[in-house]
Amino acid sequence: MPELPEVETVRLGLRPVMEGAVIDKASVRRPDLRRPFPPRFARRLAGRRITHLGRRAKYLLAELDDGNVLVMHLGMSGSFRIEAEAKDTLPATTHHPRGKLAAHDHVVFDLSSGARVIFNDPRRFGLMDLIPRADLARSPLFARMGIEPLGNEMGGALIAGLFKGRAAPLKAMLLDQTRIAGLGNIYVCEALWRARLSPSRPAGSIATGRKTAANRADALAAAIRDVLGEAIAAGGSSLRDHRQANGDLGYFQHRFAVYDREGEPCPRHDCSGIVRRMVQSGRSTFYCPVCQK
DNA sequence: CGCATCCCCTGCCTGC
DNA sequence: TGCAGGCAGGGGATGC
Repeated sequence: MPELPEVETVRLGLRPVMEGAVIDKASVRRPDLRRPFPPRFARRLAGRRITHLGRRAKYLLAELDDGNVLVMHLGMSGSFRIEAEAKDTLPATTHHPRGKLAAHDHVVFDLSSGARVIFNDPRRFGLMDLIPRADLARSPLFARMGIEPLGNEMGGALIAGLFKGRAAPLKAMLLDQTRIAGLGNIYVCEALWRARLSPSRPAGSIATGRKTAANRADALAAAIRDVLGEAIAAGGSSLRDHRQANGDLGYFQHRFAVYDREGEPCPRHDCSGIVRRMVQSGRSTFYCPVCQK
């Protein structure tokens, strides 16, 4: 499912029921997701208060009152749903019947707020871990992670520096989480279209030349920032299974310019191109061969 | 080191 | 209707 906007949407939805709540009980229904749960995972969560629910790139970070951080990644197909207790005042807007667990419900948190939060992940590419807050930045998951694309340091100069001298296609560089962290296949395609840049162009080529180079890097930085911001405002993109935590669908998918639109006309007003699909690094790239150079 | 390929897993859609 | 094949929003391991 999720790239940064979907993870942020999930965070905003979970925050009201998770922040400040105590995990009365946690349970895991299988030994692993992409990798095993850490030792005594469920027991170590029981009784802990969640002091803050944050995000880094595509990771959700639930800070606990014992100094640990519950790290959660949704992988390709992970999702959370919230079920309110009958006594609770939360609206019954979830799309799944209250009370019974479904296939692929792997983790259940029963919270003092009265809510039950359930993690479902059919493909099991997600992961959960428990890491001391003081070690988080140095831990393997985060040590080499790139910059936040919505952070203050993001800009044309920074992208130009990150990509300078690189021969790999721009698309591949943008998916590389050790440079910019949080973009995935959809938003890379959309950002490249907005910046009028070809996915095949050598990444370093946006940082060479004279004034046009700065323009390209600036345009790309702005496109990334804009598309992510707009997608978050729209509640993310719902292709198959992404929903906001209240069960509502995101709706940014209606505003895709190129993603999954092979054969359709390029939506740019002054362009007569037809959206094409190609495969790069084993993944589909959608682009307009006419206006993306 | 940089880059490409393959793999993990399940579900859904297409075409035969 | 069934079945095979391809594809999917992520990321890590491997090999050249």
